[in-house]
Amino acid sequence: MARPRSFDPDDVLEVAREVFWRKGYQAASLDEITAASGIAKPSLYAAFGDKSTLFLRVLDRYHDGILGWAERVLAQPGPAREVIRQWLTGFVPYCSGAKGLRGCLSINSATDGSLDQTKVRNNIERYNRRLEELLRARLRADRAQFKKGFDPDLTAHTIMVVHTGLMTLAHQGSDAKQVQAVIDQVMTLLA
Amino acid sequence: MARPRSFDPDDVLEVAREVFWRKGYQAASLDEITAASGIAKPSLYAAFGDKSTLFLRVLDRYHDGILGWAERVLAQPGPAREVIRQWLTGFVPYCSGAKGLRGCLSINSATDGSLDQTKVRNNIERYNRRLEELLRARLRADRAQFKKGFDPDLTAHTIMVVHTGLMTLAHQGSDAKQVQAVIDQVMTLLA
DNA sequence: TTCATTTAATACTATCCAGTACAGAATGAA
DNA sequence: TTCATTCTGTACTGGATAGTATTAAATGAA
Repeated sequence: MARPRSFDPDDVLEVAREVFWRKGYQAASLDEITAASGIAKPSLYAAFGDKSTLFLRVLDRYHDGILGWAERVLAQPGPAREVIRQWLTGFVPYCSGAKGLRGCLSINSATDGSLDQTKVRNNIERYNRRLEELLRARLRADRAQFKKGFDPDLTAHTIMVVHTGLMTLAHQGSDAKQVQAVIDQVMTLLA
Repeated sequence: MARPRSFDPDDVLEVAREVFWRKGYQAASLDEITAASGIAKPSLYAAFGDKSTLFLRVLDRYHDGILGWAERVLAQPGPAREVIRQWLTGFVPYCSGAKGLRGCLSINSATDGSLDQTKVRNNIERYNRRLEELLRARLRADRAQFKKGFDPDLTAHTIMVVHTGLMTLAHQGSDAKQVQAVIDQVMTLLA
């Protein structure tokens, strides 16, 4: 009963994610996003609202993707150390070499001073909390496998710190083997 | 023989650093910097050139400050582990609580996609290289104190990763005690 | 076919901001 | 005092860009 949409919103969100990721929130222009996605600005506004709302949608999708994958990997059977090593190792292609240069969309947004907006900050904080919670739960579950005095909560946080550091330093172009070596060294803390 | 400058360039660089740090390169407007420093735009341009040149000056000063302090701390006598722990601990006030919310100017700039400019990237890379080199040299010097198989180069890099992670996560407001606990746990790798 | 409704495309507005032209003020030298 | 020189302040220009008004097009229902 009305004119149908001529584009797939998911496609546009994917294009938008690439532009936001590459340029950052500020420097990403809506003109660039509309040009790359092939739709016109009024369509973009009708479908997603203004720039910051669009960005929140993109960021949500990004977070959901990573969290979903983390849940799957960390739910696998086996020693916590090996499962977590596998999870961290999965990031190596994304935090080394040419592909790593763009870093992590979430971290890039968190360090962007222009994004003081409460919604973005809350979004990122919740994402980090959830990720850390997954690690903590896995470490607690396997507590018996570790030395006396092992602190699963602290260790989960340390892993988050290392993960964040790796994704941040990726901007300057990291070597995959070195990244893997750091992961392996940190995994020795899980003993 | 000519009209003298009515402002101290160092004061202006300090004001500019605050604005760049708080807002990010893009979002920091020269109008804000001139307003906060009390000088007019033509004076700013005459003294420092355009926005990106000014930013490079600010970034250089920032890096020099941190490197100078790292050199002093790491040159102290004593076991490498304790000296490095002291160095990392020195960052705690800057990566926790309200003061930590702004993160690290260098990291914030590195994750800003709009700053693909070669000069900024080179600047940051050199800073990171120098910092890591200081750690590596100290660990190599104390090599004898560590277990067989200890890898000073890898460990220096791991410490850089942890340092970067802590300064990045500071944006979401970290607890000083937890930061200290992470540092202490990571220092157990130096054995 | 006709109409109500939603989408699409063009073109516009308003705003913000980096960078500058220009005129006036402050200094030391002659 | 006079002049050359450098700095300062106001006010401007040009360009980029977020967001929108308006008109045309596409659809299903009556």
